[in-house]
Amino acid sequence: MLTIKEIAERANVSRTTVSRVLNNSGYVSGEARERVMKVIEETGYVPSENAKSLRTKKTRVIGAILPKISTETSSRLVKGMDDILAKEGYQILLANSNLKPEKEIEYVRLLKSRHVDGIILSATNINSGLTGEIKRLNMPFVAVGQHIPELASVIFDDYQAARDMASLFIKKGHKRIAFIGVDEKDRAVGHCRKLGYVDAMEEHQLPIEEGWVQKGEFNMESGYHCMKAILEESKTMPTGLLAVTDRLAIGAMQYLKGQGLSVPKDMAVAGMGASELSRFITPSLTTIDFSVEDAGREAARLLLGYINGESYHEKPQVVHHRLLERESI
Amino acid sequence: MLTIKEIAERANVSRTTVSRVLNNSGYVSGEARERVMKVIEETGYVPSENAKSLRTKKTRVIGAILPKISTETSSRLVKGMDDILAKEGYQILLANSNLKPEKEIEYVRLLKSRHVDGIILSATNINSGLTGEIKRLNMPFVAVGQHIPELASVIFDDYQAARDMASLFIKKGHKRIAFIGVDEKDRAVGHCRKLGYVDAMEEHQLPIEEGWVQKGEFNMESGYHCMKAILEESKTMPTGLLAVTDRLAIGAMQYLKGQGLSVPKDMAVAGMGASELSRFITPSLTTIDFSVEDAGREAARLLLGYINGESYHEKPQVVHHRLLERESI
DNA sequence: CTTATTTGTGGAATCGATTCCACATAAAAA
DNA sequence: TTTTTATGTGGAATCGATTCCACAAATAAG
Repeated sequence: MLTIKEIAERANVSRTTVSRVLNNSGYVSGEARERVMKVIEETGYVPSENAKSLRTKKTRVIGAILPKISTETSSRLVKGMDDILAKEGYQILLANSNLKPEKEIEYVRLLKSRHVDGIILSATNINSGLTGEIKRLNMPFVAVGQHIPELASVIFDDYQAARDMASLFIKKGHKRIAFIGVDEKDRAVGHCRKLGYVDAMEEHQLPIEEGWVQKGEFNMESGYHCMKAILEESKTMPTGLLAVTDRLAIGAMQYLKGQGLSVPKDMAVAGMGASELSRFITPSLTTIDFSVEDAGREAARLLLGYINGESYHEKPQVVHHRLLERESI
Repeated sequence: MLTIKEIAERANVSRTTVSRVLNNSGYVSGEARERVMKVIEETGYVPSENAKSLRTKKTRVIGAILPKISTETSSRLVKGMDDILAKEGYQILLANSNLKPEKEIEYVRLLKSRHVDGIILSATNINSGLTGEIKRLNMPFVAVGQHIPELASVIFDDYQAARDMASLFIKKGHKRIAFIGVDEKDRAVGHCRKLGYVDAMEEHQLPIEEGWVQKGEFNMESGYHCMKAILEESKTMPTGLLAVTDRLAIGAMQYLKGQGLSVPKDMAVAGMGASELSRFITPSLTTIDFSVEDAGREAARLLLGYINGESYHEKPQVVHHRLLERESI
């Protein structure tokens, strides 16, 4: 690999001058500049970002910690981030926590040791170990998807989204609405969305029967089994089902189909997340579009702001969502 | 940020000794080691990867150049890569070329300047500028999806896959089969898949009519319009359609549906790629599963091999595919 | 009891850039 | 003509690690 020293020698100037040309800073005569440029051109010299950042303390890399690497949400989020970051010359270093909280902490440390200029965390379960580690770092940081006190975050209005959806069921005349949620340790998806559902029901004085509410995981099989559980455990059959993710909803629809039940006639179904699938399955799934890409962009913008010395917004940024009413309800 | 120097001072040893403890190399007395460990523990010191790699010329980062960041293929590929790389302590630095060839070259340069230990390129159009640049780098490199002469690559058997699929149509009694391809500059998807189709037809002495073959782009709208063109331009109507991607096939199915034509009764349709959508649309789409994740894993394994000094395989690694026969055909 | 050898430690060079400072020289102001 | 000021250049320190080499002390071999 070519170094600045060799370029300097070939152009018959000092390393300092080459550096000045590279960063066009300080005084350089037109003549010297030209000589250096010519040599750089000829040799195809590219300065070592590594050496540079050792000195400048800036890497132009930002770390992205994702719970899963190959989900629609993750890839949309990264897409949004990259839209903004690439324009500013930043690159993204991936860290896949595979939903393991201990990995998240480990990666926060690793990213720090790699001197990333900032970190964006797509969060699921927030524990004090993680937040403590992040605060200790004292590094530009933005969380997406979960609100972390005292730290910047870009979040969705999970509560309102679930409430909106439950209200739609009710507006359509449904009174017995089942719910498939996830572990409430996931505050946004587990806790807030459930609360939105419960509050909407309460608002209209609709009781929630025990068997109607099930807890699943983030996949279709789980939706399938939860739907089964609902049908088996409910004393009075619900007429609608609100699932906190599209995949849960789709899994549930598969079980219903297997039982010879029709959607939405026998059971109206709604999901959340606006996955691409939701548009193309039959019947198409009514769902909530959370504009994850926007969230990625917003997170990137915030982070760049902090990197450039803007002050911290403690108040979480809420990105909008919209309800997509389709055939399943 | 804490440095090795401060750790050395606090532990009352030299930087050399701290380094020895960190990398457990050379001789260190149990006593000294313990003192250093204790200080590291107390301070939460993490060595700067940056400084380290300036000296060692290893970053434990590998660059991934992707044509699009948020497609199913890209995210599966990255997932596969990460499966292998994370285990070995490598991280992935993303570079999104957005399908622009000049960006690919730019990113190859940038990744080099960042001293990544290797590069994996998910290639679409291969031009000599790019391959030249890569060869000049002389850096561990693996291409995925396209065979690049003189360089390592992991590819799919695009030709055979298309041929298999066309043969399936023929076996099912279809004689007039239409084809939606893409620009042949994309050698794998554009050229090879088309050739597979053409050869299968030829093998069974089936003529291909002019209007049957259309060229689209990588999205559903394009599939929609190509299907329209096929119906409008064909003198004798085909009974089957082979599209080189699932999205093209799905777009085509939408047009057919709009025209009141039924799949597979009026027109049998097949795609390629085994997108998640293909499983869940109605009718479910017959397609080819290319095991992209495997390709990602294989590419990562190859790359790690080269990084560790294994010799270059010029012969491309072919990952297997399988035909998923479903309802659309 | 010398002479090798193993064990343990630190000084100093190195990686490839940036940047402070000193020092010329040329141009402008006094 | 002398004094400022602007312009141009390079030497050397620096960033935070690794690693070669020299050297001392302890242990083993002759």
